[in-house]
Amino acid sequence: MIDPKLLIQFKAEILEIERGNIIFDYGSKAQFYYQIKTGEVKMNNFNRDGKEFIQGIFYPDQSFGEPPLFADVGYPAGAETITDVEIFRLPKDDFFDLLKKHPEAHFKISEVLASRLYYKAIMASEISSQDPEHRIVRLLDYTKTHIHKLDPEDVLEVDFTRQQIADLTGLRVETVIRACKALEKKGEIQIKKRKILR
Amino acid sequence: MIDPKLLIQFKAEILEIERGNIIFDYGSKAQFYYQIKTGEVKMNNFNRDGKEFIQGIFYPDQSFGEPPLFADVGYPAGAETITDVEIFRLPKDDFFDLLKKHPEAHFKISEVLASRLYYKAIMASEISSQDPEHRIVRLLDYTKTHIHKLDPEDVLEVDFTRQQIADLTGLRVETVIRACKALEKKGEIQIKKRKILR
DNA sequence: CACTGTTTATGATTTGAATCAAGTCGGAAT
DNA sequence: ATTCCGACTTGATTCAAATCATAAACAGTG
Repeated sequence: MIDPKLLIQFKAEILEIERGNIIFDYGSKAQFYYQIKTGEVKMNNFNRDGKEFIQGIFYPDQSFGEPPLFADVGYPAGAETITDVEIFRLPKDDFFDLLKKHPEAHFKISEVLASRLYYKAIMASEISSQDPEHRIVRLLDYTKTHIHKLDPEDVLEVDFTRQQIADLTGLRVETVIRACKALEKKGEIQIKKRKILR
Repeated sequence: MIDPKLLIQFKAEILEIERGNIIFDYGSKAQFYYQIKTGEVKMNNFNRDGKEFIQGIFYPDQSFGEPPLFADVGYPAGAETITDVEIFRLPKDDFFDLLKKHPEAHFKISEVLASRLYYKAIMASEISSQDPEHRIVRLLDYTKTHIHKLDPEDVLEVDFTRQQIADLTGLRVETVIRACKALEKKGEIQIKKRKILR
């Protein structure tokens, strides 16, 4: 997260986009740095038979879609708003200008990339080789500690739908539902009024 | 990749390690920046029943295990040498010192993190939702263009074993072997003397 | 060359998540 | 209150990859 004042100082504009719109497409070239002011955004892929895979869900103050600004590649996934949003958008050149003049912002960005990589590494290993229940628990635990910054003794009220959990873990809704039931029985999670608590 | 001269100037030492040794363990705290001089290193996880998942294989001039230096997390995977290696090792503080005094090196590191994230994003989406053949092709194509920097018309001689392909894609050896046979039949790859060409 | 260990190969069987089909539930809108 | 729609649920069935078992091909070594 880069200080909004700094963003504005470097000529960032604020976009207002309604729920369900595309911000950029899979494969396209990165031209802007994006940071969320309000609302939520997801980055996703669709495979040939239309199944969605969610790379990540992003919340206020988080940036997204930075990697292709640094590496010479197209976006590995598209970005779509999941609520109405306000987003800071800073052209690539101005962004690099900012990083050069404010090294501490660059270190902050490195931290963001690093922790994203950490999440991806965990999920890759889980998705590839663990059973559904374990995948889900890992996703929830990651969300709890790294997104919501809660302590282990706190209780997280998961705000993902079953479908989103499925798309984040590469499972199917029915499997997620059945796995969650099993996890509840084992006492790993609680389900109150269909809401998952962990 | 950071210029070795610069590394040495900032007091990096060179480690010589034999094949099959551990460089750091899963979950441990990052204290050094590592960059390969000669040899190969892999980062991997093991799940409860001993199945290995390879997060990545790293070659000369590549660095590895940087994310936990930036984000406050333990290593998401362990690192192990797969050949005899010589490795530059720079203490964390000196590494940050270097980045501060040489912003261009910092941009280079950002590029590395970014392209690694790109690879992870691709593989995550593949692993979660595509068939074995597709996963393998994607892995080979990524390796071809991004690791070996070959053009599409060039032919890559894959130097992974079937087992390594399995561990990188989250499949099992037998499945990889059968999928490769099928891919050969379809003309997607060639197999000459058990070596895969793509 | 014979011996050893690793990698590749192939067939038979099992298994668990995906798929298919048909619901229910709950909240928002009319 | 009734309709409507998205989210959640449950059971039966299928199917592809994992598993198990076994062996051939090859690379390296004394």
